[in-house]
Amino acid sequence: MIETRRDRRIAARQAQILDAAAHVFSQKGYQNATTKEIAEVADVSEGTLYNYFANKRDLLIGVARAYADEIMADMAIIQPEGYEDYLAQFMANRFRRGRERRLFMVFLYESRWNEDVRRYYVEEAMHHIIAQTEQNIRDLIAQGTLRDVDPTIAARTMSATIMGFAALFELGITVNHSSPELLGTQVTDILWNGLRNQEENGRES
Amino acid sequence: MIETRRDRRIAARQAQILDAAAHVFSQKGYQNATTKEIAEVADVSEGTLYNYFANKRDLLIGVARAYADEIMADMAIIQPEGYEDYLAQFMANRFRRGRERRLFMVFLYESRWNEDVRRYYVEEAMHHIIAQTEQNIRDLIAQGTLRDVDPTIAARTMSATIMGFAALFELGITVNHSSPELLGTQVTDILWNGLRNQEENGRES
Amino acid sequence: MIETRRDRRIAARQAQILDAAAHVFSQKGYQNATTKEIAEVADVSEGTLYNYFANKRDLLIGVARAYADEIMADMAIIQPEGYEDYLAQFMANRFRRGRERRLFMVFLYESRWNEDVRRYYVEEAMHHIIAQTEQNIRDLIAQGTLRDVDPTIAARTMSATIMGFAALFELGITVNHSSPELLGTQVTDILWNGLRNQEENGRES
Amino acid sequence: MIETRRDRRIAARQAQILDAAAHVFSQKGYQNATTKEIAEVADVSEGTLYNYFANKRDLLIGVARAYADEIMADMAIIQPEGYEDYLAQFMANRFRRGRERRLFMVFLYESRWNEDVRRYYVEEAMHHIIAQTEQNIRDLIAQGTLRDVDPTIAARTMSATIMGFAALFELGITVNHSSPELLGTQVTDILWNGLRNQEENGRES
DNA sequence: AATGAATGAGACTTCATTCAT
DNA sequence: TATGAATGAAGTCTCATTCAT
Repeated sequence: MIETRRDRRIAARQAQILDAAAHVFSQKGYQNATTKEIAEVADVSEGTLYNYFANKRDLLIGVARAYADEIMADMAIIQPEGYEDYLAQFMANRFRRGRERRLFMVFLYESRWNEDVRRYYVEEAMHHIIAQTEQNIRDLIAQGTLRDVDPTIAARTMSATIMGFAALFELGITVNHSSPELLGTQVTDILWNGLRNQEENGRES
Repeated sequence: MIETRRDRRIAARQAQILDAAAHVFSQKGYQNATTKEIAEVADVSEGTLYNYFANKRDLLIGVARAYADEIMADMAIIQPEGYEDYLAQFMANRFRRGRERRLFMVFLYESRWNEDVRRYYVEEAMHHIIAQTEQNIRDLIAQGTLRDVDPTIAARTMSATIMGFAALFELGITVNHSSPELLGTQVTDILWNGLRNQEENGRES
Repeated sequence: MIETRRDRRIAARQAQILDAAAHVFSQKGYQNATTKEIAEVADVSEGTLYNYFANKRDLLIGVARAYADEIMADMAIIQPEGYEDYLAQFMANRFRRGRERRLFMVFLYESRWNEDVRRYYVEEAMHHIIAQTEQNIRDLIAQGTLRDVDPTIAARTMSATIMGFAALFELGITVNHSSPELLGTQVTDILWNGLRNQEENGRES
Repeated sequence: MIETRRDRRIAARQAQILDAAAHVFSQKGYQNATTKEIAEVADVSEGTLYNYFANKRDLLIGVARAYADEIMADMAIIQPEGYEDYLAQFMANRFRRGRERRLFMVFLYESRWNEDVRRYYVEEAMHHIIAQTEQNIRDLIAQGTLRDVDPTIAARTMSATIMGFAALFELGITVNHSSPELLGTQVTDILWNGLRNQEENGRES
């Protein structure tokens, strides 16, 4: 309690550096980003960077962690009307974030060479989401909402589609007229339609 | 014509270097790959590299070009029974290649910072495929096979799904029991089912 | 006089810092020691270090000075029975201190690059001891106890032997079964025997 | 055989760099020496240094190795008349080298923090010499030439004396009028006299 | 008087590219 | 044409020292 003000200053400085790092990484990627540039964007000296993070890699991990937390937080807020709506909103979130930050592919790529990014981003966030999706699909199949597909493959197909769109966005391959929300709805429509049980219920999602 | 033999030798040497580069890039990524290692794998000196390619970036472009050609060639060979089968075979191809070479994400990533990779890989190969897919979907909608979805979005959804699976594979998130062929069939089943006109034809895919 | 208490506090703080510095220097050497670590061991902030010492070099000088004083104080306390015993006790002191602190070589080494260490440690302490030794030898030769060797060389030989043992100790080359006292006696035996006048007196040490 | 000329060039370049490193280390010590300065003295670029040595530490090891080899080579050449003469010549060698190169204390000191220097310099060279000296002393005691002292301590005393003189020289504490040869003879005289069996043989050494 | 975050100079090291052989 | 040693720019990181609080 006594240290609150200083604690706040430290936290603020950390955030300021992480923001700068996220910005530079999203523009240049990890390898092309220089600590010099990150320091400049954060408006601190290069030395200060190393008072808050052990090394450049740690900066990437910090950004990845924040990014993963953001995904989780986004998911927690969703208040869906049924699972189809949940999917649409989740996609809309991802598409919106992708447009804002363009960091997805940096993590995806670096996680191949960087074990910590892999741990914090891929394993914690992605595995978690895929596993959850798979369980949801199992449940929906059991209750007859979805048809009898392989839940493992279905869950991965959904994740793959979302990841693929993120990649397309970062490549500048956008769907010009579509808002994240509309796109989320339309992509969900295709996937959901591909999965739901047609025999039992007319189209109602 | 007089130079045919010499040309062949040059082409062979180029291919030998490109193979080495593809190998090293797929293992290490572009930035972590060194010209030294590429030269060693190609069994030539570093100097020789620069007799055949202007610089390291040119090596990447060369590999990207070859990779894009490979995709096109794979596509040309497919002899499908209907479009759904075409899709399944195309996916199986991509999945199989992804397992073999793990170069997909290197191009995807580097194309964000490297304009030439972007041109040769993203624009030439991917745009071409997406445009073709979009046209096919338009046709299939017109003839009543597919329901009335937005062809732009449908085409991007398909591409996104395939790219997403490629990314998942490179991350080591695999579907253990599935061969590329089986996986292609199952993913196609979901997407095709999501797109086809349900009113006209009973479930048959 | 009015400031006595304050002076004492300052002196105590100085001593506390010097102790920490001596400890860290003896573990890491001068260059590898960081002001950060010294401050931590002294349980003060880095800033405080600089309120008591102008810079890192000054810390080393302070430690060297204290070390030189320690040698002098050790010498003053000795109550020998004859010069041979004086030698044995002096050696025992040096050997014991060497085991305790392992600072000898740090000063010896740094004095080559650091003029102040040189002045306080080498010139003040070592020159003084060598000069005194030389004078003692002259006297002992004059009175017939020692044979007619070159006093300059004899004095340097003694000093060299003691320094050499200090170095051996810091390298971990020890004489396992020997206490400092026993070792002092035995080494003195060799040197004294090498110097004393054999003709005049039978072996009596 | 075919590569002889190139091999020679490489060896020459290595020697040139090692010479430069030895020079700078002897002037500045290891830590204060910069790769920049070594490169300048060697008249190559800093990058070239790293074509021949993995890192700065490797340069030190290289120099230490060469230095240890030099000691051994010096020893092998000696053609003594009796062990006392051997000692005198060995000392003269060490004293002469010390004056030339002033590297002794650099190795001695760095070996405390650098395991490889320790291995190549201290363990290989010094342990070897001490062990050999100890054995010689045992033999000389057995044959009655030396009196019945502890061979372990006697051997260490000799080594310590030589090391101590090396240190004194590097500190600038010299015996002005003495050549290495004369000094070797005189120091040997003291030590030998301190060790030899007085009863059996009159003073003759 | 004490603190410790900020600084920035400068160290070591890597590696794409060149060029004499 | 092939070689690979040499280059040097540029990057990451350390740490003694300062100074606002």
